[in-house]
Amino acid sequence: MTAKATSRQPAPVDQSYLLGLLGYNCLQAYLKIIPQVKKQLKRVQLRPVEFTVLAVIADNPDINQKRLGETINVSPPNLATLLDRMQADGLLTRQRNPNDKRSQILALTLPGKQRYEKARAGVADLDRPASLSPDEHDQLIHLLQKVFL
Amino acid sequence: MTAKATSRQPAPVDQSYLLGLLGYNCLQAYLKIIPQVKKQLKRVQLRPVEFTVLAVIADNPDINQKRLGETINVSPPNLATLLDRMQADGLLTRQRNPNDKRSQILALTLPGKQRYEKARAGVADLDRPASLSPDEHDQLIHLLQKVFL
DNA sequence: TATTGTTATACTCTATAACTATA
DNA sequence: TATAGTTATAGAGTATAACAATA
Repeated sequence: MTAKATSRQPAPVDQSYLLGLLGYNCLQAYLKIIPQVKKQLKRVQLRPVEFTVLAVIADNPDINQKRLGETINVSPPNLATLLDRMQADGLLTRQRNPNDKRSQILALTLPGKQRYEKARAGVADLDRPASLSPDEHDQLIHLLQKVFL
Repeated sequence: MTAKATSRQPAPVDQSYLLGLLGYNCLQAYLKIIPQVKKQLKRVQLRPVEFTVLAVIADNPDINQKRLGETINVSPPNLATLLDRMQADGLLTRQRNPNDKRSQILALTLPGKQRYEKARAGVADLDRPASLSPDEHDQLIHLLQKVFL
């Protein structure tokens, strides 16, 4: 269901070397999946990284910026400006930890929670490629997590 | 071998929802792998996308820009400037196809081939996480390719 | 002194529109 | 009219250094 329908397919591109590299495969799979996710999230005015932030705060009330940033791989400077924007957008609050006034405690506002729930509904089962059986999907995720967890 | 050695681990961050999303897993695995690859490639003055370009041209002599860009997921405008740079760097040549003067035929120069071989040596078996057995590594790549091929 | 977070800034990467030349 | 590639440009993402406040 790709180039098959066109008149005459040229010799396929030889990617044999690259296809043996795990990093290349991870990136290409990600690039295949992400456009649809982006499109759905755009409907609720969220970018992927913002959705990720909402998800982590939703499941980890009162998490601080350091742990959030480490978890989702966003550096402190970039996280600061990202959270500035999301806070201005009314999605979350930041308050200093009384026990350690250096750290900021993050929490979702009601609109933040609502936007997150709406986003989740749109994303649900969206990144399940039809080419994978449920078992393969689970197995793939399991193996990926052995890489980065 | 992560936070285990530190004095006292805080409750781990709950990522249960995100960890069920295939796209998130692909990205995090990629982010885990890519820094070492980047570091190795930097030694031969290449960025990942440049290494990818060299690899595709090396295995597909006389490929044109359209097919290269489709294969590695780089848009025509971005590919044009990327190839400008690589050509100026002496890594490859572009010549118009006599049979269709719109398209550019790409080829590696000798320095391009040499740089590519050097890069390959540095990258070899670099993106094989110790946490995966050889079988798991192969299985993971197989499943990823079911997603994007 | 070390840690948390911020500001400023530069650099890279990606996306879009308008264009040239060839077909 | 359609296609291959280019140019220009804007936007998003990422990286680095210097800083303030707190511990």
